Amino acid sequence: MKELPKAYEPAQYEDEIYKKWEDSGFFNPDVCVEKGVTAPDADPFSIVLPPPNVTGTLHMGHAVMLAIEDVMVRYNRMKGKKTLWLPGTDHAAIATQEKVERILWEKEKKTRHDIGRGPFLTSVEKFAQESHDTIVNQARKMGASLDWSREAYTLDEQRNFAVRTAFKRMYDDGLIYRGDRIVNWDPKMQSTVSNIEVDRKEEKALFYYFQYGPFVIGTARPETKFGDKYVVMHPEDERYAEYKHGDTFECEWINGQITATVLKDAAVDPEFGTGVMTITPWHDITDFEMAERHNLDKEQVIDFDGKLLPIAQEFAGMHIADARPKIVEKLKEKGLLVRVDEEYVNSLAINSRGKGIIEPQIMRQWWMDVDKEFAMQHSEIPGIKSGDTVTLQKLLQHTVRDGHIDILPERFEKPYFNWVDNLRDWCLSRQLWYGHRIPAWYKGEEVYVGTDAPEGDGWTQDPDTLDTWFSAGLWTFSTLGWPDAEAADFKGYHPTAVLETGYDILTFWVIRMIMMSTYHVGQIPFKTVYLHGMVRDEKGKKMSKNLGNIINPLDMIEKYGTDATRLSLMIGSAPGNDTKLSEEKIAGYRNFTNKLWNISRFMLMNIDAPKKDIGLPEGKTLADKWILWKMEEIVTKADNGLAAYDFSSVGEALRDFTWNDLADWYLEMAKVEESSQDVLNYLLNTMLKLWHPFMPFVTEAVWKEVYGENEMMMVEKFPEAKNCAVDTDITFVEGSLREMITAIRSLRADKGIAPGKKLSATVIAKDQGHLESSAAIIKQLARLESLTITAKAEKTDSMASAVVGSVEILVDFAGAIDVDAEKARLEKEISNVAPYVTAQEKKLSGPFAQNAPEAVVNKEQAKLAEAKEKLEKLQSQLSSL
RNA sequence: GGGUUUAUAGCUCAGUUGGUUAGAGCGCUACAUUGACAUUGUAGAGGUCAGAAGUUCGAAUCUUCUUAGACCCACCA
Repeated sequence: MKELPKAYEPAQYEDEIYKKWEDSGFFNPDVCVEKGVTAPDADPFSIVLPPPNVTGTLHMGHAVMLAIEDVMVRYNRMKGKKTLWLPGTDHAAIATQEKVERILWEKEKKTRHDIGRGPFLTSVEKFAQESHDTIVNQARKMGASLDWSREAYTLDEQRNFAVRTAFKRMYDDGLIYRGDRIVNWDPKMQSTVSNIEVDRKEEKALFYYFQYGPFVIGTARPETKFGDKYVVMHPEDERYAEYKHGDTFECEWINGQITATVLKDAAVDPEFGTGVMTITPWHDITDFEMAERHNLDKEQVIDFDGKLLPIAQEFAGMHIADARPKIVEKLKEKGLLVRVDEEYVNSLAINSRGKGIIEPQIMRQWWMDVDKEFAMQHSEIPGIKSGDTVTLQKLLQHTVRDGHIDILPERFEKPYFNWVDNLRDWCLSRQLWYGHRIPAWYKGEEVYVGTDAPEGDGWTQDPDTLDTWFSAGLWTFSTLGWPDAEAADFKGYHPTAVLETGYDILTFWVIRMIMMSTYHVGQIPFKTVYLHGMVRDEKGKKMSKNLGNIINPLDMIEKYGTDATRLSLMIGSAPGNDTKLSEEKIAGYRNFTNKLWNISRFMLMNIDAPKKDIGLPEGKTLADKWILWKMEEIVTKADNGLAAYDFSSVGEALRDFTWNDLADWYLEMAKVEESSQDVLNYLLNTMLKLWHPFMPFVTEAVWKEVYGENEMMMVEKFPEAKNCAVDTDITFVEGSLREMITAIRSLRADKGIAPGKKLSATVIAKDQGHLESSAAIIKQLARLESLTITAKAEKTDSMASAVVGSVEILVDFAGAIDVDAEKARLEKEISNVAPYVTAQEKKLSGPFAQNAPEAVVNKEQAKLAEAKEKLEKLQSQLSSL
């Protein structure tokens, strides 16, 4: 007999247990095969960890991700699959560099240019390393069963080789090109950013109307207008029918007379402003595209620091923010300002990192072409053969549209297609220092792209780096040995089973992985995409430093334990939906963790020699038969639910089973019936195994306490449901027995009788067999001194009564009953049942009986019969008073 | 401007293809307590399922509209 400590103290077990797991090597599937816990020919189950950025510390978003993925992984490992969960971190080029630049400025008032590329990179790397160490250890605190022997970094040497290889291949296929196009330029960070990294902020702005020759044009940005010499309107706009495409006119503008040309283009919205606009191709995306169509001159007006160029003449060198009012003033003096709209709402483009205001510029950058046709070198994608001509966009559309990837929840297919169907070329190059250097070299006009520097003198490498999502896009296979397509890991674990991540990075990352994987390795990188929601505070607000409402997962782990923290993030949240988290919720699951511990503790006090491998025993007593059936039911539910990624409802069902059925009912009954030790032993083992994926620490702690320090719950087999037929014994416990006990307890509470006081009761029933065999249980749980089971009995004045199903219960409260109170209680009960009986009779005599399916009608009929019987009994009890 | 999503007990959420007298946890009320557990047990109160109309024998569930919130996408100068 083994006795556990009275309360579970997570802090005393967790770190030690994690170390034991890690030392065992079982996080590594190869070791599992080697040591015989996994069959060599078992199916693989692999997941890559969405690599956390090396910019900070673990937050609740990471915690949710780690909790959910660890459940998937532990479940599949216990199911005997060759399970790999591959860890790594992301260099997050722009985010990391921005953070270090900010620290540098705050501490030393220096910019990266002040200290130079080399020393700056050294300090970024130092920061990244420290941040990496922190976050990786925090992942361990979460209990994540990651195979650390395979840990990768998006910017390490192996990944860099994968990036260079991928870049060159796509360049050779014409999918990566260098071109002068309009980009989002952040003058603050001095880099381009992709469309997806631009946030929009609504802002009230002044909207000016200026006289431009015979037209009135509207603009919110007069400072861009210096070079404008084209005026454009919709071809079908009647108001301007007299002006023909190609007409020219002289007009007075900011810095004197200019010659302007009339253009007609359908991109102009006649409803907006005056329906006439001038074109500024260098600083506006719409204008740029129009200029391309009409082959117009393009001229830069604003430099890369946001200052006006010499074309602005007297305003040259001024920052645009300062110049704007002065330009308006000048136009006003010239009499060209027609009016100002002060209610205009402008959507300001802002860099999501660093918050610089985006200034469109035309620059020579590296791009990925999503419309370019190419021949698939190698394809294992259903519906696409090697050699087929496709585009990157088509690959993205095909994989999801033809059902080769399931997105959970399904509704996220809409934003997926919304993004994919409107895909634009992807600007790959960044003027950042931290990141993968673009593998391109220049000599004069010559360009060389390769995995390594070209032979010969005079070549200089492109100073720019790649968008961080380029290397992230290769993640599912660059972590498995690619570009070596023969690598054992790649062959054994790609494609992965499921990609679990937050819905907020569906477009950033998931799409890029599908694109890169289908192109480079001809495989769909995962079968399922599971998207979790954001964790918000208890009021539904985003957690942020400014609001001071951050719940730090590590604080919660320290206070309530990892298992409780994990449960609070998984139960009560649906995939794709945001969840509200409060400390009380976590505390609630801490209580449950302790409950589980104490259930184990109690069971162990009643098992002489616990057996680790114990099969399904035969239940002899009523309670045993019932709980074994109940247990098989929950095993089935858990197994199916986990396979279907239904973590919340599995967790909830397990908790209800454990706390209500097992602890509150079964164990109380077992105290009376003295259940067999084998049954207790089986229940204990099975309960721990079912909970292990959710609560790895407490289950492992109990397991080791019981079976020895060298035993590993983690690699035990997940329970498999046996068929357990229902018989009348089981239905009796499930229904009547528990209801009767509750009814007696309820009567007692209602009468204000102390729970300790023993009473006598009489039960009137037709079928007395089950009652006889459970008399001891009823007496103990309902605290009765004597129980009479009979077919007929008379009610006396000292008795209160209740009806459960077809059973009548009379409880003798010795001493006289307050007849009025008893009447009131019975009347209340009758007023509950009577209207139901009436409604039910009406329903069954109406069209319902003709139209509803027979099974449904029968069911309703049975319910009516039961209610009627109950009503009659209640009425006779009432009249006997 | 398009699209998604949420609305069920004071709070957080379940509620499978329409068929229960609508559930759970927390909180609340009353009572209990040296026998696994106060990080506990027992009993209870609490809901016109946001509103309106419709489909149906039958609607929390399906349809339409309305209201309120959250989010995503979009080049309107």
